[in-house]
Amino acid sequence: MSIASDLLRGNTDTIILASLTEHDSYGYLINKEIMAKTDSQMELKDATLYSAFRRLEKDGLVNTYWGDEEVGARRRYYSITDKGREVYEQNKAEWQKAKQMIDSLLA
Amino acid sequence: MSIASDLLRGNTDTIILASLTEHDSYGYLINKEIMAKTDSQMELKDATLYSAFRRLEKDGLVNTYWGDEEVGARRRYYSITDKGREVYEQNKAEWQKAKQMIDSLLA
DNA sequence: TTTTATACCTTGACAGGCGAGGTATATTGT
DNA sequence: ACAATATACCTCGCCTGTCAAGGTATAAAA
Repeated sequence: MSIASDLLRGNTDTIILASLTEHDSYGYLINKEIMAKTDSQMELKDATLYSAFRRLEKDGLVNTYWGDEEVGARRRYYSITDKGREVYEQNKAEWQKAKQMIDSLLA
Repeated sequence: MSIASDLLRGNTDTIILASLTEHDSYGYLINKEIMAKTDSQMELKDATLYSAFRRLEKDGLVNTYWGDEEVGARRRYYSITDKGREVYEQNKAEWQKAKQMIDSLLA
């Protein structure tokens, strides 16, 4: 990917949560949407994505269920929980703050 | 510190380089200046700072020399190299791009 | 004389990203 | 008919950056 992953780190969970506030989704789609929105300049690697899901699930920020596709590969869907929405808002706020501070330091 | 370190990650080297574009400096002072500029909301831990210095030195982005203090604790000064300035500018540009993309994903 | 501030340093644990590998189904190309 | 590509999931183990915890040494302040 063209953007250093260390610049993304700390935002991956938030980005996934952001996607889930729009609609329930599944790994493959979330990644496609991110690539579409960023002109393929940003991408979450499989392994990164799935380890994030484990984390989010463990922390109770998302729920998961299997889709009922009758054709094609099965999909594991995720939905955001109330706690997930809360954390999402907090993370966004923190990002705004961090962004400002970094900007002021790089000025 | 109040800002999650994962949000800082990927910017620490750039922040240090930014500091060094203003004037030669040393670890303790760089940290103090960062805290002053961010109202103590951001801080680089010793160990983080010094491991960053090692990295920057290894990559030829900074040079180092001992200060000639005759009183008080000795200081190891760092100065930014031409390559360091180059990388600094690149990093800043990358940060601008990453920032925009993350913002667009969290919108 | 003890604490605080200045100033440096190392070690080892930990967490997140991700390369490399794997499984399975459906479609498209030749 | 067969191969390749796209969809869709998963695990293991390495790598890197952060940082808690520990250490050294000097000077000023309480």
